[in-house]
Amino acid sequence: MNSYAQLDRTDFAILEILQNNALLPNKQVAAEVNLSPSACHERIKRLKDSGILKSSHAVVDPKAYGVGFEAMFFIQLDRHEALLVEEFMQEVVGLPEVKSVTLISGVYDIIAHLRVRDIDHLKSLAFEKFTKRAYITKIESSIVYDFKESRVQKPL
Amino acid sequence: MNSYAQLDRTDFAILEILQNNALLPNKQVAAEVNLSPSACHERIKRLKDSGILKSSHAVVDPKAYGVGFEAMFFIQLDRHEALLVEEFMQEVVGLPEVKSVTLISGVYDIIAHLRVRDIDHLKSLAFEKFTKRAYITKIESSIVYDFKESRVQKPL
DNA sequence: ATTGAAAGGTGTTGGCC
DNA sequence: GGCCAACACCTTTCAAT
Repeated sequence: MNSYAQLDRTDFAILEILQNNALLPNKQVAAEVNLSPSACHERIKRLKDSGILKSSHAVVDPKAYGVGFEAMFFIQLDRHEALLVEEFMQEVVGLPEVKSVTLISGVYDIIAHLRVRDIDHLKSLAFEKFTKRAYITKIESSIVYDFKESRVQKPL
Repeated sequence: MNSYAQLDRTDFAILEILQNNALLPNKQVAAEVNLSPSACHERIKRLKDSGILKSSHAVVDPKAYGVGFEAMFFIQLDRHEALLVEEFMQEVVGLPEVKSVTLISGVYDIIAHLRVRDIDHLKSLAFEKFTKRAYITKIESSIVYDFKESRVQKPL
């Protein structure tokens, strides 16, 4: 199943194309990697079946949802129980304002990347939905001025 | 063009479906929102033309690229010239190891989310590709233990 | 594993409601 | 705006190599 080592250049080329544009017709993908449509289709199917190609998602302009700006919470916990942390992260990532949650080593334990309407919204998020939890010691907030994301992975 | 206010429930339903699965056939999307395939097709076209529906991307398992773990760099700059910062971010997000770069307010100026093979890889990234720059004062590194991302936006 | 063709399904357009 | 129907295109499968 997970034969990552056996990927050749054509596989990586296909992966790169689909990361850039998941909607590109198989026929065109095949043309770009110099393969017949059916051979390309076979490869894509294998990549999906082996779990390497996980899923495809459309990207929507946050403004359509009334997002005014993005922010980050740097959160410190007073306990590091695995179960508690896992539960907290799952709950938080389910909030409509949360774009991502990251559990890290260091001074801060968790970074939450947020999308909010305005400052009042950010304030109520911090004080009503986050700080209320007993095991959260401290939250520092930062405004996100710019965020650039690479949706295409390249060989390291 | 950018008539965000005019989106109705059906539009939001379509957006949610496509954020969850960009590859769902138009026919099935139409069925889920109780529309004929052509009417649904029209709406999706409008959403694309107005820039609300931006693009679609396949997600690939990082392990396929030999990624061992993820890390974060918290970077402090000694100057905050707009041009310098913009240039740095663009350059950095082009590196194969960089998943995202965030420019924020606060103690740290930039957070870089990284994917690396191993510790040696992380070390060489820090000391050879990042610290070498004159305007970078300090880098703190954190290991990412867990990262949860919401790829579907919901109404705030 | 790739090819080429055949069959079935889907996207897309235009006319009508 | 939405629906229906027709056409064109694409996906998907299979035998053969």
